[in-house]
Amino acid sequence: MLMLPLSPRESARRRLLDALRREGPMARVEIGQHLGMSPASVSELAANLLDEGILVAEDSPDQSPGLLRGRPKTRLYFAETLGSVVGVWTGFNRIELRLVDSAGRTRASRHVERPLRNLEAEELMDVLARTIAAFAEESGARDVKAVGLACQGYVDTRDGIVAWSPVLGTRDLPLASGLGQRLGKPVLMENDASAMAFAIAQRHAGLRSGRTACLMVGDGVGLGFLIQGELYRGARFGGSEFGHVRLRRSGPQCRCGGRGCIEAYLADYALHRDAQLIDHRPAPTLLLPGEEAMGAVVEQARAGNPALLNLFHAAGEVLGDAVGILIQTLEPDHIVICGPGTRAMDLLRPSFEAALESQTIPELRALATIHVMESSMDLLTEGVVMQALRELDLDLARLKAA
Amino acid sequence: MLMLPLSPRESARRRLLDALRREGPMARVEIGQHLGMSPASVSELAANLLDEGILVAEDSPDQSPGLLRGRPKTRLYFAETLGSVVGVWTGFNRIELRLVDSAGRTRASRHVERPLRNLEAEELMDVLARTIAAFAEESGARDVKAVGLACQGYVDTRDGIVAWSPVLGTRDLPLASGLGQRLGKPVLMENDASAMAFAIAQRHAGLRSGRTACLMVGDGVGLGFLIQGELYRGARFGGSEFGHVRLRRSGPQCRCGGRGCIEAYLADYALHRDAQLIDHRPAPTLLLPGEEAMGAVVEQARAGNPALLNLFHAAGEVLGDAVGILIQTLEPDHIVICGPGTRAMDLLRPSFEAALESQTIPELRALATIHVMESSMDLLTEGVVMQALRELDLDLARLKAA
DNA sequence: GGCACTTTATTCGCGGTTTGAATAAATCAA
DNA sequence: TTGATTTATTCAAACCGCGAATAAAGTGCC
Repeated sequence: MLMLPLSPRESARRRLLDALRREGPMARVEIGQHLGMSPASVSELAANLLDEGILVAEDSPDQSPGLLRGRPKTRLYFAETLGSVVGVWTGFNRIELRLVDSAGRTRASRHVERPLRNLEAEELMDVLARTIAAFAEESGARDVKAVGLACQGYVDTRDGIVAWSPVLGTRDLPLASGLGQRLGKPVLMENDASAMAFAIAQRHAGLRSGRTACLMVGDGVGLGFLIQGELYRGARFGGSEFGHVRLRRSGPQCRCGGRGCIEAYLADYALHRDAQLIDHRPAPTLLLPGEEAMGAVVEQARAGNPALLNLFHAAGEVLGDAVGILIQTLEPDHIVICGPGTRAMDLLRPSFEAALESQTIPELRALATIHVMESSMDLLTEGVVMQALRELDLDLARLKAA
Repeated sequence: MLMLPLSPRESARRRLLDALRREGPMARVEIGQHLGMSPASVSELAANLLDEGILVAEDSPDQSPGLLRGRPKTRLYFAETLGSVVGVWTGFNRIELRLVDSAGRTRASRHVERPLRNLEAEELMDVLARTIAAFAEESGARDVKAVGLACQGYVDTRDGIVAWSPVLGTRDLPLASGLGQRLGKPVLMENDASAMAFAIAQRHAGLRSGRTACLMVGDGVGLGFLIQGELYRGARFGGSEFGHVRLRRSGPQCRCGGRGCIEAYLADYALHRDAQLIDHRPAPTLLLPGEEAMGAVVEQARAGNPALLNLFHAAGEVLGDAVGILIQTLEPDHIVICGPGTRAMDLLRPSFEAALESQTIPELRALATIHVMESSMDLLTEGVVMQALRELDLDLARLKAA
């Protein structure tokens, strides 16, 4: 992914197209009010986008039920002919797929159960490429322009390299170029928590101003950090795998090889593993438990099983510590706790709040509003697809310019 | 402190003045090369600044010893008539003061030994105001335009309020307005670690690109975070008191009231206190040990005292964990460890490196280069004074515009 | 001194961008 | 048909940075 700084024009253009994807077709006035731009500027930008065939103007004006005085609005929408983008998330034993058109509307989505762990690099990329191609085929996608891929781990978004991922066996895998060659299309990569953060912020206007830290708890624990609605990019990777911050020196085993990582308490695999151990069952491998298995653990705990309650108590404490660290380091305006892990928020909350209180002063804690969202995992593909669409927009603009 | 976004012009102007303060008088060509601006733009900007009386052009051209072909450069420098700024740092029992002219050159500096802890809010502000006024007086400052004040703790830079500081007895102290009234001048506030980070980045060009996390270890442990050379601003406070991140649930007592904070291992007061306890001396209060006392502790450890070595070992481990958290959360390009605490870096290093290695994967660790700098505390006043000067520049520009 | 040469600084005009104000367009209501 | 009303476009002005041409200010050599 190219990462040049955007010219003023490009950034205005991006804001316009973002708004149109989020809100659906809008008239020029509405866009202007929405973005705080003068009608003249919107008109100018829109004229370009219409010229380029990216947008189309409504021919039959809107018949909205309000009062109908004045010249009617002509709404602008995305051209249908611009092709589509596939968004992919590679989980542990599951691949999520989504096909969207250039307007950002989902045309098809599905998931495939397929364990990816322990595959050789080449085989992995073959499987992924075949799965993506088959999905596009069966969804009747005419013209797939790009693929966006979100995955856990340390993802170098610029070069499309996965430095390490719990899902993959190998290190430093050039996944974007490997898939790109196989599919004949550009592949853009993103850390999965970053993709989730972006998708959530697209849906909640309030999270697009100031600083938003999005903590995704599920298969693992990831962090996506947004400043003014844009993903914070570190030196090389996007959202770091915050889950591998070690909070307890001699805590439980983590799948990264370390001990006492945030993940090793909070992630599904960790909770499930420790629950099994309580029942004196053989410790399972690190493969991910399904939603049913996790639901069963949560239900037993809610029923009052004291050993399980302890487990969630410890996990809540770790979550509180983690949020405390985020608050003290980033001072965000918003903290979003999301992902499947929120299913047990009721069990986590008491120790979560106690831990958070005990490590931050009230003034600091009051800074950030904490949102708990049961965001489903298919938001992930939405986030990465949105990012891919924006890159395509930019490419188109630069193509025209040259 | 007003925090409006800068117009393109204002930002160019700021870059020019920054460069001139850092590098001293420069000719227009040199400024252009330095900042990557066209000669035309520099000429235009310079003309404005000369008009406004902020800069002055050299009348007798430079006689540098190189080859003297071509039209000689006329260097630009700051007008002497623009007044000065006082920078202040309030430590535990020490006040650092610095008087600089508008060119950023230090005209006078001194420090006053004066315990500030346990003073009532009004008395504290009286003492500070008197100290500052006396310093300005005795330094022969003609025209002090503003005061920049750095202090430990949670400092709201926008409103000039100290939410909490280990130095102060009270909470939510409106220090900027209180001092401002007493002195009749605007007072700008900054967290001390932020001020240090800014000062260090002004001196090291490499730290001004990308992301730089500056960890200051001394009286306490603070964090200043820079993105492209500009201080990262959180929701309300500048650099957070990162030292109060709790790393060990049942660790030693911290002066914030908690336990196991980073500070409670690494700060001078903590190391000194624990060293005293080893010698079975009564546990001292939390007042800060002087440099001699700390030097003695370090010397004893270097001489091989095993209990003291353990102390530094534990502190190094905490430092490693802290840097690990920074790397995994912010993914900075540079990490600077600075402040008086670096005096014992040789003792900290083995456990520091081991802890860092054990909690980050190599790819991630390789991202950030770690610099250890024995930055003296009087850089603090330099940092806050620089920030104050920039605000004054901006005010002047906006005054002219209106 | 005068002329060539070299380097620095300024000026000028252009292209790109945003905006307020004026204008045009499209519709409804009476 | 006319007027009212709202939407969209056009136009002139301002701004910003820049390349190119030009002016300025010296040195060095004859």
